[in-house]
Amino acid sequence: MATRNAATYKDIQRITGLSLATISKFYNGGNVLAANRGLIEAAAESLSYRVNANASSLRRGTSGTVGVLLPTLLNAFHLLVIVGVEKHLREQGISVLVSSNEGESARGASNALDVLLGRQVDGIIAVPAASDLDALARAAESGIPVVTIDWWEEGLHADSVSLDNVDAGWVVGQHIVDHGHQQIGILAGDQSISTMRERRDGFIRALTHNGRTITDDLIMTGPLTVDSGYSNTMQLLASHSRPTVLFAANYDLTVGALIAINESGLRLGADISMVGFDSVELSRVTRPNLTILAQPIDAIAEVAARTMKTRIEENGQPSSFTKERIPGTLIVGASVASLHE
Amino acid sequence: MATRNAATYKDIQRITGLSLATISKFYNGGNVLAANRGLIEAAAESLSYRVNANASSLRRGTSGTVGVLLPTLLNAFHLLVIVGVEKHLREQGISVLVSSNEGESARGASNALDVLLGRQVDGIIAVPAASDLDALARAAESGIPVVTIDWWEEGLHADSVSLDNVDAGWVVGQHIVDHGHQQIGILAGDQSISTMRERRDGFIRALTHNGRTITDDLIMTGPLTVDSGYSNTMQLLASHSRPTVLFAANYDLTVGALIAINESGLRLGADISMVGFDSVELSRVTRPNLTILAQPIDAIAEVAARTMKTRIEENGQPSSFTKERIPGTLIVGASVASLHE
DNA sequence: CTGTTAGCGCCTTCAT
DNA sequence: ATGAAGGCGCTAACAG
Repeated sequence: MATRNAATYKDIQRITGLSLATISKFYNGGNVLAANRGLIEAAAESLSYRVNANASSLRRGTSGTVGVLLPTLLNAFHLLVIVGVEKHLREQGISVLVSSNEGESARGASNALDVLLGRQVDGIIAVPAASDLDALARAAESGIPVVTIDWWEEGLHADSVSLDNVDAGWVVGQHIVDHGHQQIGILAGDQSISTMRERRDGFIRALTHNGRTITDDLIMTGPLTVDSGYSNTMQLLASHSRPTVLFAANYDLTVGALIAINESGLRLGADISMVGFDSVELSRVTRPNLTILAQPIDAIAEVAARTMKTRIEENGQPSSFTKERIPGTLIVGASVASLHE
Repeated sequence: MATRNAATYKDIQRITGLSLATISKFYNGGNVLAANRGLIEAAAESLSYRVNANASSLRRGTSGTVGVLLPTLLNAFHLLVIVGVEKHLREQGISVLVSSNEGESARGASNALDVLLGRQVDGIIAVPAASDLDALARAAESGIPVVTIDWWEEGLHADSVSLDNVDAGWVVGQHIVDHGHQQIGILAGDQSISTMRERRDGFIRALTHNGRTITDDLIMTGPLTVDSGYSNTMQLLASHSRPTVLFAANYDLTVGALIAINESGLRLGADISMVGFDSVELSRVTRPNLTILAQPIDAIAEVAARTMKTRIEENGQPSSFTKERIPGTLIVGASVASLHE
């Protein structure tokens, strides 16, 4: 059997004798006689008919599609959020088109964002990627709703939803202080990203609030990669003022730190204490269990989806943008030794 | 500024004075005078024009879009493959629409697959999900190309690409035998999934080939979840004929097994040996490093993308389907004790 | 409640 | 090399 051409209203019309308008009304919630509804349903069933969303989009001028812009460097957290967003949007009848910039040649005429816009997405959900910022800003200013997940950028015409990073940093700092640590290090990551600045700020604020100080040589920065986390940790461990505990403020940094600790032959929660980020699974697999700050993945996804839906329905340039901050959860393992008594 | 309506050929026509046909040719590789090319480019630039992919799809009858069908239970491996597929397809000018069945009410008129088909995807890439099988089979038979990743189903009109599971099982079995183990257990997972049957078969074949036997009570089956891996492992550890080594044949089972081992206070690679699956990061984070069978994620993604592209271009019911099997890699840590001497 | 009509933006003959 | 015209499948007035 050759590739069968999809059925159209015309085919249903041929079978039922009804007009195209009536059939359209049937599919769009208009008033149609019960008898005719039955006819259409039967015809559609026999043809395995499905409304052509492209044609519908063209006519309506809106596609019922949202684009997700992925960064080059992504981790499991981002992917889970995307899946969550898709789930919540699908419940609203909105589909998700995914596009990343990975392997993009800078010269390539069409970047990921252009692809999405060309497909007439009704909105864009963007995950961190500094390189997309300019194009994203232009799109946002032209009136298409943009929601950023996990980051925000001053001046960008977009809503953002993410973990309450300042609070998360604070909670971790407090936890560490409560265990009596004095020499405290942090893998703070890339400080050009709002997310990482906020986590660091909350953390340091908790320390100073409790009378602790943290010297600059114990605040390690660098890219958000496993390698960077590894080398930062190695450096801290070899440091003259070696900390008794360290906080890895991102998933990749956490993995890197754990590897460094393992390779150094140090016992987690005994020779060196640590708090990690993001990976619930990791925290249960290490010995002893790693204490981590876990993100509310589904809540973030849900809020992002809802925000996007609202913006699409408003259909006008909003006067202000929201910054939703959702609290995280400290999952306490046994990787932070108590130095009391 | 209100939501600006996107520019169209008409706008370019107004500026350049050229006909719609010429403009279309410009965008579709036809012959256009250099002077006119310049005019169009300038106009497009000033309007930030982008071809409306929906209108184009409608007219052409092909959308340049591939749908990805996600299962309810997914893990990091699946997501990484999807991202890889997107990357390779984008290089071919094909976009990726994602749809999952998570949170789907069975009564819901439109399942994930219908959504994709309604959007006129040119093909479907499906990741395991027994529940979609019927609908998928119907779609495949109606002529739309289907490529399954990580699994295959007898009789389904689809190509498949995945790890060489039999070989993977064999390699792990051989590794274990080489270390002198006699009492060997396996978390074989859901045996209704081809993937898991193949891994088990290859594994057992390696054992018997080397004169080992494995009794049924050491072959644990169950759903592909962390919980199942955990309870299976607990059961094995409590067993009368407790194995000296176990093989977790999937990512989630691996995580579950590690947690069970940790909670039991056993030392990995000393009190109990183990080989896991999939997670390169996990393997580096455990103490000692976990020996795992790693999948060639990018190769799988690339082959899947290429296969899909080929099928779309063929545009006809193929007479036979391919089963691509890509070899994995055993990453050797120190979680398998040597029982020799 | 149903039908007629006129496009949405683009591509594709067919002329010129 | 360019232009004129028709239509992809659907929806939104507007009549009836």
